[in-house]
Amino acid sequence: MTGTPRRDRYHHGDLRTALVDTGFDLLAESGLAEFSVARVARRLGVSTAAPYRHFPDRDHLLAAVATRAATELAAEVERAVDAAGSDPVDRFAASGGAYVRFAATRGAGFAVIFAVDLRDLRDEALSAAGRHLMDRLLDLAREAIGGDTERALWLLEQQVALAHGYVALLSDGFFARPHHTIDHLAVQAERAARTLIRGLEP
Amino acid sequence: MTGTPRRDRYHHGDLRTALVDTGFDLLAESGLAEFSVARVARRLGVSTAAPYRHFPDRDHLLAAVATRAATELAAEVERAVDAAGSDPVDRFAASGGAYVRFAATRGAGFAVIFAVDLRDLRDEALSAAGRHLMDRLLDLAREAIGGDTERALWLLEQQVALAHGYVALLSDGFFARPHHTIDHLAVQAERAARTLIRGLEP
DNA sequence: CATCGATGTGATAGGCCACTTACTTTAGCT
DNA sequence: AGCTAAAGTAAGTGGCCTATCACATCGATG
Repeated sequence: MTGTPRRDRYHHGDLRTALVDTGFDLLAESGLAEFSVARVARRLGVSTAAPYRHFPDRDHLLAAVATRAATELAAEVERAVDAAGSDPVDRFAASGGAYVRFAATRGAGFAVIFAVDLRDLRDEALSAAGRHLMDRLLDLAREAIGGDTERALWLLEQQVALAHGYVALLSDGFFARPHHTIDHLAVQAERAARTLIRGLEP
Repeated sequence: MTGTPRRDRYHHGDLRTALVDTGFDLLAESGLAEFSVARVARRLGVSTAAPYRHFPDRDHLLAAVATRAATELAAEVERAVDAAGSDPVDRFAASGGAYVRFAATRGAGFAVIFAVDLRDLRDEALSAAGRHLMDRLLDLAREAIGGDTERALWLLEQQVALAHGYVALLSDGFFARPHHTIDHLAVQAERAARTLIRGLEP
């Protein structure tokens, strides 16, 4: 995913972007507990002071990573929805599948989008990306059940909770059995979406 | 919850239990990131070395906390199921509500039950408590849908994922709107369980 | 009542981290 | 070509953590 330009020159060229990329990777691989500015720098072969030329502190770097994650997630949802055709239920189910797939593959790199620590930061780019994503998902939910915003909100909430739950369980090693591949989880999420819609009282 | 015996004597009396209690509280309040042996000790007004008389290292203390959490969770599920009467769907829904309620109130104190770091520990008490809990929940799911283990597993998985998701969202501050009280979440979980059962193909 | 083992203490070693400061390199503009 | 400012570095500071060690206290047992 992340290119490995590695240092042959004194200056990096685009360290800011590289920090966000590598931070995202690190988060996805090892979780928030293992995330540190120093580690990101070391992985890039750069001094631990270098990141502070581009971000005032750890949380601002994290916010940039989160914004990137939110944007990427929105793009993947859109791609899946497009591929799903025109049936609104199919489209909503696809968005759920994509959401879970992203969450499962990116782990903490996904969870950080909503991290409360970053909320205090009032980072405009991050909150805009988050709002945009949720608005789009809510539209899809509304179309899937025929316009009722109240129930669409409920449905979306279940879907989002489910996705976060899968990340949690996955990163906790709850799914030890090999048949719980990421594709399998995504399929289960789509199935859950359909089941919820079907089970909703008319 | 936790009694506050505080020190007036040199010896504590029952430090081991107090460490587990306080560790659990700390986890519930502040999450795993804020958890440290030193903090637990300080909160108890005891030296930072004292815990090591009772636990060889941090992870063993965490495992004890997790075991206590699993046992407590199982008890609360049982209580809720008993109170729900005899209809199997009501009973399963109640177990889901209790599960979510516990998860939402205890936060990381719940999540730690499944923490992967502790899995390497092969702590017999912890894994037994976890197994016992899941077996019971699976029974309830099976009864709710009439005996089909395959679908019961699926249902349980959704329920568990949902609960973990609610914790994640809650602790991430996703539910900023005040109507998302813990009771509300528990009710939503029960509703989700019923909706999933109703939506399951026959 | 004396002692011994369990339990608690203070001090300390060693690790990782966030972040700062003074200095160095180099790209890009004039 | 020469200058400046952006972007990098090495070397700290101070903080918090885990874990250990020698020593202090005290309850229980003989």
